[in-house]
Amino acid sequence: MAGDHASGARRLPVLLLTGPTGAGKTDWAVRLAESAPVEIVSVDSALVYRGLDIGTAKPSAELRARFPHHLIDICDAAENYSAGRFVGDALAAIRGIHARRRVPLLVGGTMLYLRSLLEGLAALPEARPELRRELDARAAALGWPALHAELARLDPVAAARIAPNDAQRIQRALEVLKATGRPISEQQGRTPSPLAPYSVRYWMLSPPDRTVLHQRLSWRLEAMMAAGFLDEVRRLRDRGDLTSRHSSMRAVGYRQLWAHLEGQCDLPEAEQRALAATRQLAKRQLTWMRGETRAEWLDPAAQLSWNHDICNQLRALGF
RNA sequence: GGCCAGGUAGCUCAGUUGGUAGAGCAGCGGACUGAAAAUCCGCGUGUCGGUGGUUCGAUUCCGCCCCUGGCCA
Repeated sequence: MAGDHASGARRLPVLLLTGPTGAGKTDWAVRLAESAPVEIVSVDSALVYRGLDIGTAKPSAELRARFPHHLIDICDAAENYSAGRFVGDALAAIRGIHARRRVPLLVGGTMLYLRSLLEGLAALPEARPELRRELDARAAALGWPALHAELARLDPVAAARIAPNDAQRIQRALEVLKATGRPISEQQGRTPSPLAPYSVRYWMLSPPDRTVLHQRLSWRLEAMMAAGFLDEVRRLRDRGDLTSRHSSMRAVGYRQLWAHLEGQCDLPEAEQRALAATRQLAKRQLTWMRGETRAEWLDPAAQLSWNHDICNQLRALGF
């Protein structure tokens, strides 16, 4: 990062750390925060929701009191947070941290959010609940393949890259078409990187062996259950305004325990499904990461030397 | 001990009137532009309990053995 100059001024550093769920990102970030002037910015679509604590492995209040974390507990569980909001919120957090003469450390595994920050998002409208309701109703009657066929007439380019059963993307494409009168495929070109003004360092952390990760995920779920995960979900359900369709309640673990509370399966079954869903999440995150050329893989055994390197480099930059 | 029902993929099971087998889930690979911890696409990974027999050929038919349930003793 040293030596990066833009019109004579040194570009401010932004650090990114990602990895599959359960890889130990939070621990690495907090340890760095102990010895370097960094502030942590969460890149996580589930940590944004208040009341989702145990099942999201949210850093404790105590930890957050000692080390400032951003973009955690910023949203009610009945709201739907989004990639678009994330980009705006993350950039605001980054500017605030720099203004305090500190260094932003973005940590998390929501790869769409990270990519949106690195590559930018097209200027598309945000979700329109009334349009989505209308499309849901039509899909219930006709099936998504019929709506896909309709999309193929109106926006053949988008339809060609969306599968006939991919409800979410078909819905989004039709929503954007209705909202703007123009095909989504026309509006999704390359966008400038919101991080272009900064000097970015990007790392990925993962156990080298998938079975090691699976073992950790299994232990972690057991610990969550022992810590009262089921009661947490019951409390959220008892609010009365949340449903299994809210994105907060579709989060890994919450969805499966919710189904159990609805009587759809017994608790051991729900736990088993929750664990499988967690493994599948980690697998999808790793698929993103394998294709990422801008980041360096970290050696999980080299935490101390990474920590020292970053401290030294930041010191050299005057932090 | 006797009788009955089973033993097929990691799990739950289907199937082959004899030509070495297939679903769901799990797993693995991939896609991914305001729901992304979401949504979707692709891939069957196997001494068909063991052993002997009949047969050109047995996972399938027959004998014996082992294992798991259930019933009777």
